[in-house]
Amino acid sequence: MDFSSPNVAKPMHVGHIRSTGIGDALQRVLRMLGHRVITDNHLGDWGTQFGKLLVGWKQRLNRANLAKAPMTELERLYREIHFGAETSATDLEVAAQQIEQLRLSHSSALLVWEEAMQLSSAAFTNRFTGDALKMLTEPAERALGLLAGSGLVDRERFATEREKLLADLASLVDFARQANPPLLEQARTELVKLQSGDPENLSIWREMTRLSQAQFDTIYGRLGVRFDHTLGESFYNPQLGSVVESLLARGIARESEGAVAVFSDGSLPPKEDPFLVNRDGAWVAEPALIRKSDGGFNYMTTDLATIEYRLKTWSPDEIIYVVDDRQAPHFRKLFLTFRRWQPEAAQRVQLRHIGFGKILGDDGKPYKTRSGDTIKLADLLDEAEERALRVVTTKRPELDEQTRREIARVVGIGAVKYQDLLPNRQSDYTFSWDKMLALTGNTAPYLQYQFTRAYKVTRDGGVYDPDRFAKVIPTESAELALVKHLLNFGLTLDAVSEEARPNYLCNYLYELAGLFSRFYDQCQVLKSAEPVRTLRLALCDLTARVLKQGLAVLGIEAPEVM
RNA sequence: GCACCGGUAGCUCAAUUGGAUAGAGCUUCUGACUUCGGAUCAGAAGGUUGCAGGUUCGAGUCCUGCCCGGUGCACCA
Repeated sequence: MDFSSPNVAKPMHVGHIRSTGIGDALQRVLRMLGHRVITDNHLGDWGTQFGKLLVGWKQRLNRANLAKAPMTELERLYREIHFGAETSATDLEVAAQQIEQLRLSHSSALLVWEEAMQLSSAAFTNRFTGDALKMLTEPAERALGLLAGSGLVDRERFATEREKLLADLASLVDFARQANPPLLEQARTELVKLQSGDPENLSIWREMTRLSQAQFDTIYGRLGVRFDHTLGESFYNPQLGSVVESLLARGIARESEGAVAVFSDGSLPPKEDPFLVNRDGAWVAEPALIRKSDGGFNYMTTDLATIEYRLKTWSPDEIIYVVDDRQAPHFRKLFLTFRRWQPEAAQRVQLRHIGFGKILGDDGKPYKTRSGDTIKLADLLDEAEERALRVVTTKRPELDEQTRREIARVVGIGAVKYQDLLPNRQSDYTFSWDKMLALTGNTAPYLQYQFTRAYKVTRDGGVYDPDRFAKVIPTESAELALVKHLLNFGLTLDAVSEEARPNYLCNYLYELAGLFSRFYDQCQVLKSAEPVRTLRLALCDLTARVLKQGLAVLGIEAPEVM
């Protein structure tokens, strides 16, 4: 199973919970059903981005920031060089002029506000696009955030913020304008040096990887996710040349416009052929590139080498990729190419892409902060625990702080994971703190609470005799409904594994919790006479165990006390 | 333009893959507590499953054509 796969030198963000959570839940279900599972975190630790990162590291690195928040600093370096490299010379001139005008203009707190708004206005949108625009608007948005957060309009402070912001922007734009050779060229050079084994670049790359791994360890620790292997893209680097040679030798790939590419073999009708795309009524080639015209390799090549390695090393019956739905065309090409390349090996393995949709904010657009930043996973988990702590404190003020914090950790992390697993994975879903932490409805806290109730009864009720339990026939409708549902646990797990849909299990558990709650409400357990007492105690025990185990295979803990 | 994924109650989502009267939560209204921990339970209200055809004993689910939304369409992953 291949899932999570974050990029080195970037903070893990909210999007990673999908691949990580769904992948981890599926591998746990498969293991529980008796499959032998190998998990492999295919880190993005070797790609074009390192060219820009190396330029940034060598020329713009702030050691103090790196020590404080390494991922933030690495991200900043990448964004700065990316901005400088991808913005045209004329646009850089325009940016420099506009910044200079802003510096000369009179500033009041109100004007700072207006100027900040202008920075993100349509005027800029027309001139700059994508990351380049963000590069300029983010500091402005941050200034805005400070203004809003201060409560008062502190004129002094914002004049200072403004100066600093404009100075930073001007310095960056100047740096980009004066770069010689241009930044894009520098980045390419650094990348080629890295890929050909330059000792200095390799050592910087190792340092960036090391810093990233520390971040990954922390986050995976909090999420309770472990991998059997972490073989990143760099691991396959030595094989890439021979992969391309082999594909060329077998006539599967050929040279095209200086690159090496795999084209359609015509075995599929055009509509189903991922190597063809229709442009204005004509089917034209949409090849898979395995070597760029500059000699570099891309992720298709790495992915082919990865399949080959996995088959050789582990002989799996199946390789499952839990990756964003947008990459579906890539995986179709990858699987088809591999089948043509190594037909005998391909017959012994099923290759599956398990896709999923996006996480949206309540504005219906991809979930971001108010200022448009991507949300860092670490921050998200912090906030989940804080919010859960507030709820726990309201409900259980008598518990000591350490206990409340531990409950909040389990509830908060569980809520985030559960919300992500609950919707059909293919559709997008809307992120909502209020909904995921709600105490009623289909949420982790509700399931966890029902577990604590069932568990409490078994603790108070003591051991029961399974033989006696087996001889009592349930009579109450609430008992019968609960018994019948308990029996479906195994069928549900089968359905989850067959369709790779953890939400089936979520719905099963929610139904179980509801049926238990009805039963608990309508049927006295401990005060009932035997043999009914044993029957009901056993039902509580079974419910608690299924809830706990069900949550566990979703990667969610069940606290004994809430 | 072409392909893929969606469109289900006012809102957010289910529907174990072709089975019986399409289910939950939120919201609104009405009930149940000297409780086995009420972070609970019961009831009411809310639907032409985007539209139009078709296949079938039976369609939210499969087929065809439209409409709307999202995504993707060689040298980023």
